[in-house]
Amino acid sequence: MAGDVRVQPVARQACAEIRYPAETRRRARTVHRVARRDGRRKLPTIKVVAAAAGVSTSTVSRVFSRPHLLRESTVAHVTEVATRLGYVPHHAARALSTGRLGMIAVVVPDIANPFFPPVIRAAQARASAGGASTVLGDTDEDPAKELDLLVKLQQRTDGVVLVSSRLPEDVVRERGRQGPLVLVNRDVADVPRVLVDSAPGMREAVDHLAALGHRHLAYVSGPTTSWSDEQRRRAVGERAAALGVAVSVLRAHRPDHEEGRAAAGEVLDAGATAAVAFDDALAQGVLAGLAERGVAVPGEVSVIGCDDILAATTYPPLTTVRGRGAEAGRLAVELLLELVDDPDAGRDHRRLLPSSLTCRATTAAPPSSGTRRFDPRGAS
Amino acid sequence: MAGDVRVQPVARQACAEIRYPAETRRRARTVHRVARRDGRRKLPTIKVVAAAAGVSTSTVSRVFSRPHLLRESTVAHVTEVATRLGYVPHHAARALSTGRLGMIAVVVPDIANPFFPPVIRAAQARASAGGASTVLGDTDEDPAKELDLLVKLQQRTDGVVLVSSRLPEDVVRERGRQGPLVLVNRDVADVPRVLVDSAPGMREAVDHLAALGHRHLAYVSGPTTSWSDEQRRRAVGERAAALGVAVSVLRAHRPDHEEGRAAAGEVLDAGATAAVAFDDALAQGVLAGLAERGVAVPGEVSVIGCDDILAATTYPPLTTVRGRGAEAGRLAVELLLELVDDPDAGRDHRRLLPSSLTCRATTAAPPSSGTRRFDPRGAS
DNA sequence: CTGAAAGCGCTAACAT
DNA sequence: ATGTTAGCGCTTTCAG
Repeated sequence: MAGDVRVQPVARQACAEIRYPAETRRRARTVHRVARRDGRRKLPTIKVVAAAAGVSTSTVSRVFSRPHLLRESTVAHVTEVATRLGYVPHHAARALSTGRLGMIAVVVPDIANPFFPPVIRAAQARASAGGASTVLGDTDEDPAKELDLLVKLQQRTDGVVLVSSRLPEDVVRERGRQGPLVLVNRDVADVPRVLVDSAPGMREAVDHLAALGHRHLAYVSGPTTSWSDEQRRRAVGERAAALGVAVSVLRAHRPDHEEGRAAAGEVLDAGATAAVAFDDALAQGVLAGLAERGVAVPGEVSVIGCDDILAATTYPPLTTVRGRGAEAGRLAVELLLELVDDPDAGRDHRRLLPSSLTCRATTAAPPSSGTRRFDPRGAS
Repeated sequence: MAGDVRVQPVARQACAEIRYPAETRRRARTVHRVARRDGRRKLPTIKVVAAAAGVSTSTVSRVFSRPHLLRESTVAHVTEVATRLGYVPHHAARALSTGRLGMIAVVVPDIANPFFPPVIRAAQARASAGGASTVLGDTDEDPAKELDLLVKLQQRTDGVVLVSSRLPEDVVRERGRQGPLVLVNRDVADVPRVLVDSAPGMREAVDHLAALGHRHLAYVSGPTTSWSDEQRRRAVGERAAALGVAVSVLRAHRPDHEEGRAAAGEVLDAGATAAVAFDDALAQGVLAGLAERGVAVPGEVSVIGCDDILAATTYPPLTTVRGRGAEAGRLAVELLLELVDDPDAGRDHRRLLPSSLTCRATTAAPPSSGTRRFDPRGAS
């Protein structure tokens, strides 16, 4: 099986110590190293609460973890005392005895990409409702960094939600075996995943364009390693073929404004009257590139984005495929929490969230042929 | 059992327990509660490494925390054995004995606001270099949520970086007393802080506009509770006054596209020939609002943003004040790490990062007076 | 330079 | 329903 991919550069990474700056200097002044621990205001422990409340430590413990096992009056009393003393459970201690860290991780390729904040936020909210906190990892679109981070986070958290992974399939699967892992927008068998299914929306987009009268459109691609890109490209291609509409597929690397801007020229060169972009950032770039060249949108060329992430912030407002990223984030965490609780559950869970087209102002009928495109230089 | 989405609304957030979904059900099937702990592949502990290497546990411990106290050969040997066994230090255990969690928090008002991702990312990178991981908090621009989060995170981490806090000054100060806290873009005495100083850039902006011939400009404000807004507004006001240029201050609440769009009309109504916005999102909104009204930028009205966060993604490319958010994030974490190590250090550290103007394509001389502006209503 | 042993604060059997 | 008692895995005096 692909199983033995065994990514083992974990070695030195393993001892990423808690080495704060001054700690190094400290080696010099050897003597009197009073435990720095007292620097922090010492919080009361379960023990002092127990004493103050006249009960045993286990009772206090139960008050905070399984109150339903106790008489109501006891709970009330202990809670009161605890509050008065300012007691708060110590997480590390709890983690050590339960084996549960109370923390999950969410890993994304690029936090600055506006598709991710909503999923992160929703994930966070759901995790917090489940009593877990969330650490965020940013891989900077770099697979090597992604793997490092993933390995590290799998050790330090109860589980991770991996969004839009750029890692090879077998590596992802292997990670899934190492600990609770839920994928978002990546479809790998045997790893639970939630996918925003852009295909329906993309098909609607093509239908919409065809209905408007477009006969030739361009698809502006995203990262090759992206599952979403493949899915979207295929949906556009298939539907267009079925409708007898021509498609030029344009390459683009990072899904950002810059690349989209560059792609605008190619859209024009290809002779397309409409562009469907992998995502909104790219679409926005295309819009800008078109504007630069004096091409009117949607008068001369129509543009459609995907994810509905900044649709309302372009001019004209972008027609786009709505992505439901937040929902995906929430669902992923929900699934992960179940998985943490029971590692054998949902191994092959696969949840699809269908998308749909949202029409705004960047699509219209193509210009009647002959005068179909404005040439900035011939304009005198 | 795959499909069904069961949202378990976790009643009282009161004692934020690690209560994962299934845990509640478990109460039913009382018997055979094998410790779920074995669900996770059990990692080797310091003890087994010690045994395998023929040394004591303390030696292994030292190898991973203060190798300089050991003979090199010992270190090498133990490291080798540890690696072979796949040993990784258990963080919770370490935290419990050292009192150090190895984790800091970064709290921002809105992760979807493009100003923050760079600061978060930089903070994360710096923290990770210092051996700490980072949890991210999003307050959703809500002071109450902010305080909750802050309190909670101060308990669970070694310290927090609080970015663009919307909390009252005394509350912030009090939090600063409760534990290591570093502010970004908020100036509260007695709490260490790093501020991106937008004043220089704002002054340059006014100079630039005045030099171009503008005599009346509008300042589109951000959140009232924002230190940055106050600072920017004042800088614009003072410089303009000194130059004899009129300023209309426009209110805006959330610094987002929508509000900016709405503000465009006000800019026009005020009779200004240039708008300086609190931030780029707002400026971009103004751009869109102007475009909607058929007003040419920069031909009829000039626009300047702040933070340089999406400057390259507008059309025309936005002239803006460069913010240095990433640097601020990095510095803040650096400071925090020092603070964690020595709580008495830098109590009143205050670091200013001067900004500067970046000219792009949204500024130009105002139209010659008389025909200076298009009036949407008077146009018939 | 290395080892032995005493916890860090909390939970979880097992007894009541 | 509550108390007792061992640890969870690691760090850290204190002795050699």
